[in-house]
Amino acid sequence: MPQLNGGGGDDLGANDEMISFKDEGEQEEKISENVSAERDLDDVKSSLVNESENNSSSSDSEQAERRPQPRRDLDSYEKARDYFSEALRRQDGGLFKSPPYPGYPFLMIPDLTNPYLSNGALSPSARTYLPMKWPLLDVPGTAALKDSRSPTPGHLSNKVPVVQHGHHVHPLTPLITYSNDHFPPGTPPSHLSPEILDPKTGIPRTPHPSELSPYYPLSPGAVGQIAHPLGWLVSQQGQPMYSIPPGGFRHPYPALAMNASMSSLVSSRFSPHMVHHPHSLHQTGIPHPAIVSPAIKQEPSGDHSPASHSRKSPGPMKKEEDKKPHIKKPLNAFMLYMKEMRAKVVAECTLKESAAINQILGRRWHSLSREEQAKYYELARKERQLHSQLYPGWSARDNYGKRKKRKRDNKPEPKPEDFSARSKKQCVQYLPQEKTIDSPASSHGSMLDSPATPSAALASPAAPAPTHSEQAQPLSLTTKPEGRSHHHHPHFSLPGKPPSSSSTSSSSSPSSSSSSISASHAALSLAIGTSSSQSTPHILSRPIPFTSLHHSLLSPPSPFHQAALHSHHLLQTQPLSLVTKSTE
DNA sequence: GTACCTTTGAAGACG
DNA sequence: CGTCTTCAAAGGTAC
Repeated sequence: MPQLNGGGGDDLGANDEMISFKDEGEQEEKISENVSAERDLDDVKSSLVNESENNSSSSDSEQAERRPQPRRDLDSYEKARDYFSEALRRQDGGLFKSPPYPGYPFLMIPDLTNPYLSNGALSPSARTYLPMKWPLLDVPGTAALKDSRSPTPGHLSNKVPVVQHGHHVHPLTPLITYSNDHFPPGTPPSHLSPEILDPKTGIPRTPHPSELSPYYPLSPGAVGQIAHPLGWLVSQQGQPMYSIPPGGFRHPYPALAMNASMSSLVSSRFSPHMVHHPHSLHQTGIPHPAIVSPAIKQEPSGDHSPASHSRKSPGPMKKEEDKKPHIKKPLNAFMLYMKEMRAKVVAECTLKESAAINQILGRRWHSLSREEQAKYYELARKERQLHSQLYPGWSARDNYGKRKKRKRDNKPEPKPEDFSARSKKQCVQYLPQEKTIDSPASSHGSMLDSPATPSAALASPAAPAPTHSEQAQPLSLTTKPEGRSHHHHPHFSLPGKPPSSSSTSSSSSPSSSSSSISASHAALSLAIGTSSSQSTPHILSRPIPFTSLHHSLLSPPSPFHQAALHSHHLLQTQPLSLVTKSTE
């Protein structure tokens, strides 16, 4: 993680970025030429579609655009999502505004799989769209506490109609359901407590987070699946971020010691049974929830990247596996963002290659406003927190060596041509549109902007200067020459968004989704009790006083801190407003 | 069938 | 303490 040390390295970071971007720059610049104004991807979408694969979507997309149908195809899903995003966007700004989200008619509900368990994946295809309203947001903080039975407006009662069909998860549900593989998609847990069933529909429903006790104390029985804030996001992907694995969820996490806030998180991610079942002890005797039986552990072959498992040897290693189930690392802010946005980008660009998509996502990430990024940082932070709670003994090191080493480090300078070239073909045209690029500033990284405090960011409404300087970035797919250099230089990784610049409403596309996230996030915050909403309203849209940041920071370790630091440095070193490729 | 590619961020490892 | 490495997701591509 980026260290606070940023001090010395700011410039370097900039350089680094600069370098890498240089390569891109050429292409990007070209692209930018074509497009001067920032457009929504959506707008461009149609063109894009036509361009490449012209999936059916071109026309469909438009039509479907605002009218998501409960279909299973990704497309429709996307549409629904967009729709949702739109709705959220309108309300954007206030995470806690608690406006009713009128319209997100259909949400896709992902399978419940434990994101952290490699095996957890269910069939990716198993997605469900359920009609529903945006749950968390409409609930005022206090309201949240109300029992489901409490009188709630009729419409509200259905707010979270969701779900608990075996594979259905509340949209808000867990971004991360730390579930195990035991939950057969089609099979609702027998022990699903009645309480969760929706009285009206009879369908198992997830207690609204708000319904959970103050922040959802993990009461056995009572705890249902609380929607994870990002849950809905994830769902889009088709891959359940946190869906219940095909085996059904049987591992409860009783042993977990959690505070109220944690419980809320946990609850959100775990299906009731999880919580309820007493015997969560692993074979090893470790009372760790994460423990997954070997069988369970096996990731469904297709579902996950082969790499992660490739390493495991089938036979002999069993014992080890038993002992050490593969617990995945918690997703960081960017990963969360990727999960959410990938589908969208794919749809827009028609690119299929993840590498290319990721490049775009990286760009977009940089273009996100602080607030937007803050949401993800905050979520990531919570995820980590939850993860640590769930898997107290887990260490990132445990996963070391599980994946094959990558060679890239050694690889000769990558030429922007290869992979990127291909990608470009498909996306280049529209890339510019995605984010119009004005300056490569983005290279500096989102971190700069990253909200000093997530909470702060959240709290702050659209913030005075949403800044979207980054928007202008070119989305070119070119690879960076130094590829992973940033890795080596943590401080470089702070892209630092120029704090400012342009402004705006958050970038078109990202914002939309992010807004939704924010909502979810807000919900999460509520659930957890984080004061994010309360946090200082005044968040720096731009210059972030370092000291201020500290005050505002919820938790010390948060990335925001770092971000703040970095930004601080950047501010001093560079002109924030117009960061172009970093110049020293 | 699997490693690679690509992104950012987090955390461990190492000097 | 600073730097470097590994892994997290994802899915087409290449071997």
